Amino acid sequence: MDKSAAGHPDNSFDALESRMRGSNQSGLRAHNKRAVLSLIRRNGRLAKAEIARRTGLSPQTASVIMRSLEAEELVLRDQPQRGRVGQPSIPMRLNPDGAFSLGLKIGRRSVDLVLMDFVGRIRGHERLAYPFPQVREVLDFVAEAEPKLRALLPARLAGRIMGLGVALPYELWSWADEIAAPRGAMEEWRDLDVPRVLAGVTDLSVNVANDATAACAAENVFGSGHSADFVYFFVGAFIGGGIVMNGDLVSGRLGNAGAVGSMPVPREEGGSAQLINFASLHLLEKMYGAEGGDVLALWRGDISWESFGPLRDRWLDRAAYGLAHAIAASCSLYDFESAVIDGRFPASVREDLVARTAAALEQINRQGLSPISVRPGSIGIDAREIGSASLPFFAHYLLDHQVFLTDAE
Amino acid sequence: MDKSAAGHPDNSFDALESRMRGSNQSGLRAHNKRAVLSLIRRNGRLAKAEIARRTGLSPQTASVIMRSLEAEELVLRDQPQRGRVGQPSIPMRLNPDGAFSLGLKIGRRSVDLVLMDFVGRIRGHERLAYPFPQVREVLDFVAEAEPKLRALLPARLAGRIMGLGVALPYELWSWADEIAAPRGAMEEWRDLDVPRVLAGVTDLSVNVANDATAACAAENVFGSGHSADFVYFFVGAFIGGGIVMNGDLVSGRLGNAGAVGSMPVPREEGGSAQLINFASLHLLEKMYGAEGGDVLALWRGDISWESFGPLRDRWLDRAAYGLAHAIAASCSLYDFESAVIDGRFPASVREDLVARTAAALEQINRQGLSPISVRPGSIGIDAREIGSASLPFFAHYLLDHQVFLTDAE
DNA sequence: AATAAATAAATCCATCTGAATTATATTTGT
DNA sequence: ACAAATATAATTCAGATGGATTTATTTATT
Repeated sequence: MDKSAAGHPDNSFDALESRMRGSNQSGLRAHNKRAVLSLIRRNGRLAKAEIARRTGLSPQTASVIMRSLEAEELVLRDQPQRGRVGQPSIPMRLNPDGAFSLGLKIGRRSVDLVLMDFVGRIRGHERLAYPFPQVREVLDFVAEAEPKLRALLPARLAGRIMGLGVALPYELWSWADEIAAPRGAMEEWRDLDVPRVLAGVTDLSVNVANDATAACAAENVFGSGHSADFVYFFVGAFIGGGIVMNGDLVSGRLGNAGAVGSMPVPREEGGSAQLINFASLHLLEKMYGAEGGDVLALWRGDISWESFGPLRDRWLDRAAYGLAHAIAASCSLYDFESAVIDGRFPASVREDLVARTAAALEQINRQGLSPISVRPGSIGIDAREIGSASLPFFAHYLLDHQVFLTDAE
Repeated sequence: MDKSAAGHPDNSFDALESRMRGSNQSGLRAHNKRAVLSLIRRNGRLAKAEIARRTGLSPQTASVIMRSLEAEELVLRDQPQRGRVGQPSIPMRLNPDGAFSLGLKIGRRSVDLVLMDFVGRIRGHERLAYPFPQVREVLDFVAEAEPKLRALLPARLAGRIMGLGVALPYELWSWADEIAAPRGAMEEWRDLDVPRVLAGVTDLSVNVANDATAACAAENVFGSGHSADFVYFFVGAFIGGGIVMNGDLVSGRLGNAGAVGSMPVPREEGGSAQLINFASLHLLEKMYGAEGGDVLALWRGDISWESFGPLRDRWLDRAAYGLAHAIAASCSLYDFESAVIDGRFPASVREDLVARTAAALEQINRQGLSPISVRPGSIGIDAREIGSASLPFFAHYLLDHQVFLTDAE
């Protein structure tokens, strides 16, 4: 039932008050289940007793919760661990087939739909490339690709697809010129209620996030770095980012957290420009085109990075300069432990960009700031697709400090 | 019992895992109590039935919780509200004498200790001015002032002082030169375990925060703006800030969130400088001194802002320019609803600075950012003291999404 | 008579505590 | 070297506890 239909004399509960909700036993159990699942995900495999110790729950409660998760086939029991005094522990791990999700990445040059299993493996991938995204085309693609991916699973498992996560650039329509889309062609995105429409097409619950925020989610769940507080940059056609605070992905009041592409960066010649003009493949494209290069080949991906020659260095230095400033600004707002850089480029370029950014950061006055380390992302080019598919898992199974409350229903 | 003494085979629970804790019924009740108290605080007075509706709890639960809060004397019943069909509702409000806290602000020119009641009124204030802070002097001041403030309360209420909140500039020692302290005189702060020492002096539980973060806390609890997502600036001798996301004060991994003074701001002539060089009273002091003004009179506060003449305008414009850039950078990281500016100056100056900052913000390219409004703070000069005193209330009574978990003990 | 607030009693649900069970490693005795 | 005794640890059962919900009742008002 919709809250607005409940007929309360005063249902103008604003954002501030909606947080101040109570909870009940079901909420408690749900929370504890999420805590257990998150813990297992991070550790790979854990025995009941170990879970009890780490969550602070009593062994009995841990036992009950684990048996219920086992009954739901979300976890599997592993080989008993012998070699130490006492009854051998039975480690439990996530069941890869326990739950599935779909991830949809709507990009400026292509749309991707992936099927992901409970341990983060991509089980299937469909893609459509285009010069610019059109609503009709994207919806048709989803309608066609979704059954194909669903068919990869036996009927018994297909029902376990928990939801559809969508990674969408913020205000997709507002950079129409930059990608040479016909004027007005992308306006239809502006008024589209993406979650509602996609829920209609797929009959799944839909979670939407900024595309770079989705990539950040992937780094947070599946990344190897294991930092609980980091700022994340994904260099794509444009550049976006995301933030993780205290282990939680922060998506923002309007879902526009980590809009780092718009961050003002000082220009050496005075004044400032947005980060997007320092670190983006769109910029590289422009620089390449200005030198007479074949821009289309760039998007097809049949240009090797080595062939850029000195342009590679110039772009990397400019990007590193911009990123370093954005990192310094980010740390001034929140004392992140690390800054993570990933993007649509080979690992070698990523490492190079990280090194140059770290060097550029040394040049910036950071008095009053806590130290920060610059790290490469561990997911790579597919981070946005993977991240989008992870969103339904957050919504259903993973711990996030916003979700303790009982549902409004 | 200390966790490290528990003798677990693996007690290296890192920051990420410490979040993944379970909870139990006591945690549930504690959470619901906090939700109820936070709701009453924000609304002034609420009847049990209204609380049930807004928290989502059953009327029975709301009733039980309210009676228990009443028994603890944390809330009082107000006049029954007649005039509508049905049994008149009995609004409940916070009992000003329900709980008290002490707030200690350690500044570069003075130290202040205040006694605050449960509705945020300052019941007593002690102060010591100095040229620069020394550990011994500050501790002696606290030891002397604390009993004085305690004596303001009847014995029955003095036991209700819940804790001591401390507002402390980040790395107090690291700007020794700027305030003309003898070299090395402030080094002793570096290794001081502030919470432990103050807990020893006062026999209270101690919560420490960055001074501007404390001011931000005051704006969040007692401010009239009622925004759930804002970035906050406090212009003092230096400049600091704080952030509130989804209604929660974010204090940062190391308590250094909102270190906006260190934010890089582009200079018109090229390159960048930290915000502290654009918007701080320290800068005003330097500018004033360079024109032959009496700097000491400035700190004593017997110079009126009107007497600065054109300097006032120059400083305000420079500060507004810097603040606008800091705001743009902040919004690029998180889509705040508003930016709040307060500081150690009269309300008229504050309004002027807000207006100029809003104007300066118009000059910055904000493509890709959600709109933000610039607002004056509603607390004023004492925000840091008030904020520090509010910290114990957060720790004990107010809702904060991090505290759902059972204590580790 | 209708409406709404407040609450008492009974019930439900999730966790906790304490005791019991099981399975292993280690020690001790022969 | 073998076997019994002991210590350790994981797991689970049963009962108690705490807290929220449901249902029904009382009270006060228009």
